[in-house]
Amino acid sequence: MPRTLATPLQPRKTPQQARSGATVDAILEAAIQVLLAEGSTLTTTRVAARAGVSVGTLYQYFPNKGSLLQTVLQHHMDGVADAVQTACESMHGQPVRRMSEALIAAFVQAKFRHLDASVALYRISDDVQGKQIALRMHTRVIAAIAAMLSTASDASFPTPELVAETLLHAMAGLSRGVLESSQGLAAKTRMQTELTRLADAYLGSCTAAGI
Amino acid sequence: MPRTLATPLQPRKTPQQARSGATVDAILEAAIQVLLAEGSTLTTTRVAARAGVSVGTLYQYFPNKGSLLQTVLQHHMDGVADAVQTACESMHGQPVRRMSEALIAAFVQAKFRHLDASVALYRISDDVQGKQIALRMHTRVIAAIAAMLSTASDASFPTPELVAETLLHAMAGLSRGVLESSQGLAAKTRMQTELTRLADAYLGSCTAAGI
DNA sequence: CAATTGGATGAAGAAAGCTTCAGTTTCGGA
DNA sequence: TCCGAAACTGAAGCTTTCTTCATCCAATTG
Repeated sequence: MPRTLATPLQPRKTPQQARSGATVDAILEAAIQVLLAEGSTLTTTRVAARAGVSVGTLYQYFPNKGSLLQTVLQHHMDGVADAVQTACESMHGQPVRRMSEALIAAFVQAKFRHLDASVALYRISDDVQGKQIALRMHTRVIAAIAAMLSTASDASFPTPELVAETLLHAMAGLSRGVLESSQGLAAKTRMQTELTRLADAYLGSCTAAGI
Repeated sequence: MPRTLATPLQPRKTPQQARSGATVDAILEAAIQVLLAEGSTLTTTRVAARAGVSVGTLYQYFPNKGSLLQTVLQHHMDGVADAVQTACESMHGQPVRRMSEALIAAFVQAKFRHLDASVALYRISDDVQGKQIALRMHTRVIAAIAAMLSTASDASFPTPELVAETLLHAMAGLSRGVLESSQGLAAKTRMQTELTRLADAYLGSCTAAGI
């Protein structure tokens, strides 16, 4: 059994009856919980047990451990990307300040929803596939942010993608920082305040410099 | 053998003769190279082979795999912290703009020195110890940045730790972003430019707001 | 109410990696 | 040169975990 997680595959079997759909959901949910509880030491057996099914069932829907983890990662990423995209779209045409505020709120909230799980996921997904999934998500989020910035009522950004990318990574860095220092809610709030200041200052500077 | 890496221990044996010191160095160097080449799938046997010694020798100096990885991580962190600290100390009493420029240059250079290895290390160190090592380094770097900021000739920061923490995590986020997108040198340069803009804008805003 | 298909089980097989230790080699001082 | 200590070797043991498959249970259909 290679330690390198195998190439990803579609679920081995597509759910046909209602109960199997529920089973797949239970497995994915269980995977997150085990990840939260045990970090990257999770085993397929333990995930199955937590889901209330047997290992065999797990392997009926996921050809291997890697595929399971990739699916979980993908779901998480989709959640964050959806939240950010929605927030961005709702802010088209607004002034920059309101944009940054909404963007940060959406991002932080989405990230902190399953933050510890997300970190464990990042750590696990060190095969190429995990990187690709993260990258696709980044691309999507950057596009959403850039599109929003382009419609700002009180500023214009010649290179909105560059600005969006910088913002995204700054948000990600600060979020991760708070998580890894594993401090409390106060740290999160303080971070969000500083992040807002940071974003406003940066966007203002970009406008002034014509970036 | 538990998949959870054991609690860290000092090297099992302290080098007494010259050759064993060289052996330890070779093992640590080999660990980095294997990490670069294979990511977290590294095995103790492969590390030993690359170092040109046998596994038994490795286990004479590191009680287990986790201890080896922790040592490597610690060395990397020390390198980054040293670089940043030196840069900060050399900028005491300077204007803020020069400070941020020097800080960013030092950080980016140190991080990119063994960047891919550092990412692999982050991923591996998911036991508590790894978090602690990273945290100690963060604390040290934040203190150095805060101390520097306090001496700025053209601004004053009532809460320099908060500002330093924000800066550090922003730098870390942007650096990581560039790495994970695995683009070329151009991306790194662009990032550094934007990071400088970001830092200057943020520090200016902090000064204005009295943060 | 069969029959057929989908779904679930879990013990056993197989593979991989960490770690040990009994034996060998090298070093450094007397 | 000789001897004790330090350093090194690497095959084998042990544990862990992934994955399979023969078998059983449940549901849907005609």
